[in-house]
Amino acid sequence: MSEERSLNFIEEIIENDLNSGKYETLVTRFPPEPNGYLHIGHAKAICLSFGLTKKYGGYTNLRFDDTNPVTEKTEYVDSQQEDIKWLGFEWKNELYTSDYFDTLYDFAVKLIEKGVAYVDDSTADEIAALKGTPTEAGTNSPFRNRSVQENLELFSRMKSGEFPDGTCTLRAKIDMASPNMIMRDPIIYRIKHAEHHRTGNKWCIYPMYDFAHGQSDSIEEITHSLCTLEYVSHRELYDWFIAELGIFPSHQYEFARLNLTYTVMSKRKLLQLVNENLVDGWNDPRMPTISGLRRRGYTPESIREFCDRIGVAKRENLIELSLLEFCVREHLNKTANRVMAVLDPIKLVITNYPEGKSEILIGENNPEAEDKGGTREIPFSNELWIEREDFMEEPAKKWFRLAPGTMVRLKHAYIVKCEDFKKDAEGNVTEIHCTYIPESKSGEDTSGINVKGTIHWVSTAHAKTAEIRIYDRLFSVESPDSEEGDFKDYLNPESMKVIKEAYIEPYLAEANLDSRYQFIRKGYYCLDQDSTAEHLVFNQTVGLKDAWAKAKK
RNA sequence: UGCCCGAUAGUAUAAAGGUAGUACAACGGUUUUUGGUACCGUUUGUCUAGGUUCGAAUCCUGGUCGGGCAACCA
Repeated sequence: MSEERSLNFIEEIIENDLNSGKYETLVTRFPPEPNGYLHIGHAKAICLSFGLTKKYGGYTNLRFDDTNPVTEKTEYVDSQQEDIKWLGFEWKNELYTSDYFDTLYDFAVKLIEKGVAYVDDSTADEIAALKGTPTEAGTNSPFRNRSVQENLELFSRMKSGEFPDGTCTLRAKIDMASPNMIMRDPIIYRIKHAEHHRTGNKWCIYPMYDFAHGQSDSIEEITHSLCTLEYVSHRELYDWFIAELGIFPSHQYEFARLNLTYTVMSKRKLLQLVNENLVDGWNDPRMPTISGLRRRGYTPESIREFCDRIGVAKRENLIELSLLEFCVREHLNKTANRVMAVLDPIKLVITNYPEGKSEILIGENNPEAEDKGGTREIPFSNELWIEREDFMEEPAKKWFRLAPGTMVRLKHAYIVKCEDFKKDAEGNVTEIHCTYIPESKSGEDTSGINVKGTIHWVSTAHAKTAEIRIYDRLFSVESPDSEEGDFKDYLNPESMKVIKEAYIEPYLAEANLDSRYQFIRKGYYCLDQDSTAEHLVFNQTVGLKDAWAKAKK
């Protein structure tokens, strides 16, 4: 824990603020809008804001930024809470921007009284037209100089529902010529006769993001308000409202959002994939959502480790998926029990092992765990399933596995020698015949034989069947966002492969949704939610590194 | 064309004017009853041109490139 690690720029700011006595207690917040499921990009923000108060003391609030009733749903509130908890973080207070609607309304009245806010009857198009462009100043609205009294009255009537949607807005009176477009008399309240997921029909006017976020931070006395780079230009407004209102000076700091290769991260695009049934919902194991990663078999530890390793900076980035995969392999390698499963079976018959006989072998569950993960019983007999790819009629160079005349170790069992094999009319190998060496039993081997290859197997008489789903990257290009045309054109058609009937060792019958396994020589797997007692379904979280497959190329 | 960010190996991220380091990736090797893991090693980098300085990735100036900003979204 105490290893020397350099601080990121936000930690530097915080240490300075804490050391200088500017703040005694660090307070951060995570402020999602409940309009979708959380994804790995949110995980970065969560790990940052919650991680900081874990490191420096203080606390983090969870605040649902629910100022737009037409996009927000309780379903999303629930899923977002579940995902944050699953990631391993606890918030101090569960809050909603909608909790502050009364206060925010009073803030707006205060600005009107100060003469720095006015009701504008212009249409959306008119407001846009008068906004100017980045290179040309905007023009003042004809309603900009209404009296305080008139504004007060109009704003009150907006609140009481006298006007239909879109007829007028409340705007801050700042500077229509500001080089920062955000400062050109931003709209701070709009009329929306819509039911809110929490306040119901109490309100028909709702504050805009800019008029809600900073003030909410201030109300909660958030010391360091962290958000992504696209809000940089909003900071000037954030500070302006706090100054005009004379409220607690929260400060906003921006960092670069996470981009990951071979996927998309925007909620809008993820929603499209869901709505167009291009994936199996928000928690499809190929989705970069927290719930998707969870279903895929990722662990909270591995995601936190990933967020730790990618760092925090202000530079745009595109992180390689291989780092995420490394993190989950690293964690699962230490924690997942090893088991045997044959995904593409071919029969192996041991001709000198008595037919009908079976014995129970003892297998170590995890050589990487401190206690070796305990042991389990594995039934063995004269007929086994092995992986089709573990036999080659004409062996390649440096082939360690089965071929006519070669010997391999059956994991946890005996050394066998390939004596013969059978083919069908099409020339496909259908059966492999071996003899075993009785004195080579795992753990009590006195044969003196050393073999290079060890393969996994399952006894045909004892095997259970399972469906296995193997996933690959969702998109076939590194950055679907920056390709020409529609991002959906770049979906990887082979992102999911289903093996209807694989053979697994009987031990796996006790798998539950929380267990993670390493299928020896294959990868890491977990039970899918679609699984039933009669029909087991496993998801591949990530494959093992495969130096042999690489060497073949 | 305005304003605001940013630029360090393939990808990220450090070095607070003083040895350009770490991780992932790639490549090679050792160990191995997983062609896994572990361990060892190799390749590859300061956008550019000036300036300040004994000394610049770092400070200054110009340029180049990338990103953001003109929703009654957040």
